[in-house]
Amino acid sequence: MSTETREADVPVPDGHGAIRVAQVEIRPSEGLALVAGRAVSLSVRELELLSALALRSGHVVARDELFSDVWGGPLRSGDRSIDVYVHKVRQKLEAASPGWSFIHTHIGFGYRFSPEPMA
Amino acid sequence: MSTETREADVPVPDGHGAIRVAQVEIRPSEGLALVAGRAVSLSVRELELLSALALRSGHVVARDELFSDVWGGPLRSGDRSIDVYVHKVRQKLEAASPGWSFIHTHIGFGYRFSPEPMA
DNA sequence: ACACGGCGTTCACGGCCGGTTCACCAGATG
DNA sequence: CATCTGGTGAACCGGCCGTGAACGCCGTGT
Repeated sequence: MSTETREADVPVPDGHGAIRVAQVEIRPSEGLALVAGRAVSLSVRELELLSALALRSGHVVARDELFSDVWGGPLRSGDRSIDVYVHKVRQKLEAASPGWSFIHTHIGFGYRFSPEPMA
Repeated sequence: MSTETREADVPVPDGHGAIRVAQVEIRPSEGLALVAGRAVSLSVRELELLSALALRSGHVVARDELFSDVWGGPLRSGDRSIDVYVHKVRQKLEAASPGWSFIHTHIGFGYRFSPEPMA
């Protein structure tokens, strides 16, 4: 079985429930993420958000889909929680791996996780 | 190219029951730990706690798991023994190696042992 | 027997963190 | 230009944890 790479990066389940994409490793069961070898401490929500995005690495995840994945309910209009948390996670990831961007905005659609060097 | 995970430090059993992680060496049989060459004397509980954490260096150990490892029973709600002992061990380790932090808190999860320079 | 000191536990107070919401701004849209 | 969507800093509150101190237990020395 050759896990060939047709997408730039594909999430890799490693048998311990961890998610690996490029230089990012996420261990949901431990509340821990590793970026470029550095431990990034994330809160529960932050980690759930990152996991939801990373599991669909390379694909755009709609805002309402993302919300129901992480918060477990329908997205009420006016709720900005997603924006705030995307911002928090971006900050921490980019702090751990300067010069790289991880979460990309697709206006009107949602967000896409994909580690890329900054423009 | 082996995509191995770069774990900062891995505990090393050395055949004498001692545990080594980076600049820390733990000798359970002697009730003694060496940090950056300095001897740190620890009580029985303190040493068991440190060992339990160091054996899983780099991984987050859940509070209840930690408690059952060291105290040998289920963690009763309201019991703060863990917090107190983490504090004691932190004090001693950081006193022996200023500018370094060893035990990291992951709120809602537990603690992670990993020698890192202070932020 | 008594005093002392180390150890483990428990208590109480306060600080800091995490989750939510609000307010304001910038860029995109039409 | 008028409007909408998302970026970002900050206030607010409740809960988790850090931390100093008191308490009781037990072994030791006098």
